[in-house]
Amino acid sequence: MELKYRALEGMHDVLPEQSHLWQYVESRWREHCRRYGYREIRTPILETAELFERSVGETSDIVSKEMYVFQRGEERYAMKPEGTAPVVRAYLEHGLYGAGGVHKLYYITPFFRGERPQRGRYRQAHQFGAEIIGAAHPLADAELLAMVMDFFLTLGLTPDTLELRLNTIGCPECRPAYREAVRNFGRENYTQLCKNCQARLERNPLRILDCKECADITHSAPPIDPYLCDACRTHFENLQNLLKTLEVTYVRDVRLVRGLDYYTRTTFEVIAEQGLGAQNALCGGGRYDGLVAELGGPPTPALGVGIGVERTLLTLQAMQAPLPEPRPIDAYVVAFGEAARPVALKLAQQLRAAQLAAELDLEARSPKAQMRLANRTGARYAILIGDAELQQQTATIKDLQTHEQTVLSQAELSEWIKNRL
RNA sequence: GGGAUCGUAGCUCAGUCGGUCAGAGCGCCUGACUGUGGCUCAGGAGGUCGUGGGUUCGAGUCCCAUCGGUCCCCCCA
Repeated sequence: MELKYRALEGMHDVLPEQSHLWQYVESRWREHCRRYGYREIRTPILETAELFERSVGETSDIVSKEMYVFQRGEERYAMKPEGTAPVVRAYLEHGLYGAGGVHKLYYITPFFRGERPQRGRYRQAHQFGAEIIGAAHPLADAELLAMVMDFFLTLGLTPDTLELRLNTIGCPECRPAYREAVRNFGRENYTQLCKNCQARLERNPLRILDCKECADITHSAPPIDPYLCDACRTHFENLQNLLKTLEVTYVRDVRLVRGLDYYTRTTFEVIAEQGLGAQNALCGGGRYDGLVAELGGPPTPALGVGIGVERTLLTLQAMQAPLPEPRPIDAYVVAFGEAARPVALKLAQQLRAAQLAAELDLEARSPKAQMRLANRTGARYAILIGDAELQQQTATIKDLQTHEQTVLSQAELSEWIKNRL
């Protein structure tokens, strides 16, 4: 069959055979966030393009070449390419800062980036996000990191298959000096850098640190540590001590710079050892102490994380982590003969009203075909309605595992089944 | 943006040097069992071999183009 329409490149349907797994990880994420004191926030898919240009950064790959932007009238819109900026926008728009204190917000959202798709990377992907707004202390960083690792472990991933990579990239006070140092380093080795990095040197020199192509050269680039201001150094040391206390293991990755401009101080990623192919970052995040002010709010420290839903699922499957089976229905109502069909439908409704999952044939098929369907749905019981049952207002219940049959009145059907499930 | 690779029934695939090559398994439908599933057996439906050109007496098989999938670089979730 020739397909006239198909899903766009990099966009995928989630079919029933997979959707129960999505529901599973989503519900685990919600429960996990609840335990850590987060509340859900939902923001629109579309925002003004400027929001992301201001926050993620004009020179970032995301904004400069991956964002879906379109114009309608005077306004330029963007489909959200990440989750943090909209949350901060909403935080400001609704004056949440006025309520004081720390706001912990979580979300589940699609996001859009016009990249060439590959394993674990799609044009529409989904993200579990968590943001802590209003907390400057490294306690917040430590809790966030512990929460993220805790999430992966409770899903059944093991510590030896995950790697938490941690870095600090300083703040507006100390980073400029470091940026200059990296830029100078780049200039000294200019001819050995790839074209991309030669261009980055002027716009965003830190990005040369996470270029794989230039890894051999940038390996000997100056580390940030001597450049950190006292506050940043203390913050980072404090965080590392807290992680030790919590027994959260991590590796320092001095090259972890990240591609979004709003990050300050703490940056991190969690890498999966297997299952993802080349795109092996399960999640990424960090602190963005300047973002709230950048978007027009009061100076407010904040931090957050984005976890790739597709990547999480791919990893769980690759690692053979325990995953739930789809829930079968409880009963399949089978009608023998035309006269029984309306009664079968009515009985199915009766079962559903009793919170049971019931199905019946909607094509008026033969008894044999109905039994086949009953078997295929995985129903525990088949409810058989024929002439005899019609006469006596009864139903024959067949246990499809044991083949046992029981006859009882239609009125007590639901109770009987509920008592046995 | 650059590159690799693949494209035969709903699904997974076989098709050897171009000449019954339009196939298998699974799935689906029907029947054996006219009020009873899973197992077995017997039938059946379903494909212009991604599309368009070309070479040839003849192409799923060779060549070119094109469209689509997957994966990789880049970058990121």
